[in-house]
Amino acid sequence: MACISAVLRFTRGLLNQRSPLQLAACSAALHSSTSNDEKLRSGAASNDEKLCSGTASNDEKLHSGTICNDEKLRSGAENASLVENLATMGVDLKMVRRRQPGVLRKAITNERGLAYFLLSKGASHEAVAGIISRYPRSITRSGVHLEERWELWRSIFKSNSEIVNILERSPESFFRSSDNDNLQKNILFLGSLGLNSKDLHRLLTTAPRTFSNRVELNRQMIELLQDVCINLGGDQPEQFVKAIISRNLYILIRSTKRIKTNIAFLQETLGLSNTELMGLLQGHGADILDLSNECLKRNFKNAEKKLMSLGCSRSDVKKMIINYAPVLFVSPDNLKNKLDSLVEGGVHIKQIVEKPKVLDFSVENIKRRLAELQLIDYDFKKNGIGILDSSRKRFEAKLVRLAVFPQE
DNA sequence: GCAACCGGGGTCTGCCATTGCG
DNA sequence: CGCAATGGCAGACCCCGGTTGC
Repeated sequence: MACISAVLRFTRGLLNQRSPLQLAACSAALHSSTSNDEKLRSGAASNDEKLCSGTASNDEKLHSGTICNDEKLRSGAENASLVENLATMGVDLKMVRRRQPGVLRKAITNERGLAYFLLSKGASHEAVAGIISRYPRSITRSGVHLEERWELWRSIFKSNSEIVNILERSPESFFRSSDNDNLQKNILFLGSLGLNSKDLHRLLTTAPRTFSNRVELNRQMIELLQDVCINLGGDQPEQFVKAIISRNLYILIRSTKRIKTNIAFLQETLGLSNTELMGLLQGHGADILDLSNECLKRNFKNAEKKLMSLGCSRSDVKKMIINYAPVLFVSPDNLKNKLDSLVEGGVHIKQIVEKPKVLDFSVENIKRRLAELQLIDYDFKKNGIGILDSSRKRFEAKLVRLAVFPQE
């Protein structure tokens, strides 16, 4: 318990955004804690009242009258009153049966408490039904557990609605683990890496699963990255790790195997020096570590083949990837479309190698721009292709100027 | 005033497999 | 055995604008 308070003190220090009321609710929740979870799981009917002490008035609705038919439950039948409850709430039972059928056989669940809890945080009835449909096990979490977990998330988020949004997006991220202790450890651990409150906020918003990982798993990834840095002759592993995480917020939900293999692949295939690889990883290269090993390989082979068929040398390929690693993100079809459109539109392949950022734009956008420029006989040879990778606003402004003052 | 350079922002779950527990 | 917890996987960009330098 001391540990939870420590986390809250720590993160609150970063945010200082808590009302006295919420603090009271929090500490109330924190002081009862996990012992009730045990009781919830052990199925002791007499403990129902303690199930959601956070929302006491609702406790009676917690499924009274369903615990009697133990016989049926043991034989693998669904809990009829639970099913009825869920149906009333608009939960998609078909989905529940497909995803976590075991939940429907449980004698004691907390669907009413969960619904009440989420509604009180600003979720709609539809959202609640959606959340339960997509992650049925959520109804096995006790009120105390929910309060505690919410409070931990609130130590990073400024408002309930931010959390509700994420739950609607990804119920699993919030509910998959019942280990609040591990969640606190993660918050402390990630904070100890020198990530500030803004970084943590971005991380939990973007890749909430990170916080459901066992803290040991996160630690492994951090250690892997630090090792990579040191092996490449870097002397600031902490900086390196922060740079990569801030570049790629998904890194901690990847497997170390994937990251390790991809880094090795890049180094071997491109023949990069240590310095080059360090630069790549801390820059745009951080993102491409996300790709599955096979996908990275396939995209690389494809890009290499395609570029060489257009007259590029191997060193052109390397140069392009160092300058703009996300080219490896582009699927074979998409890359072919983009390159062909550009070349057919009058752009020389060498110009693309020099300014690969044009590949950043969608095929549609590229085609549209090429067509518009063709109308005014824009000469890429003379003027370069910078115009293609400007923002929409700038592009349009430039077009207007060209219409008024056509090139000689 | 213009464009090149450069970095940043948004976005990413839902499913399956494995493990270990009761 | 059944279930909870948790690891891991597939899928594969687009756009904007501040700063800098001329």
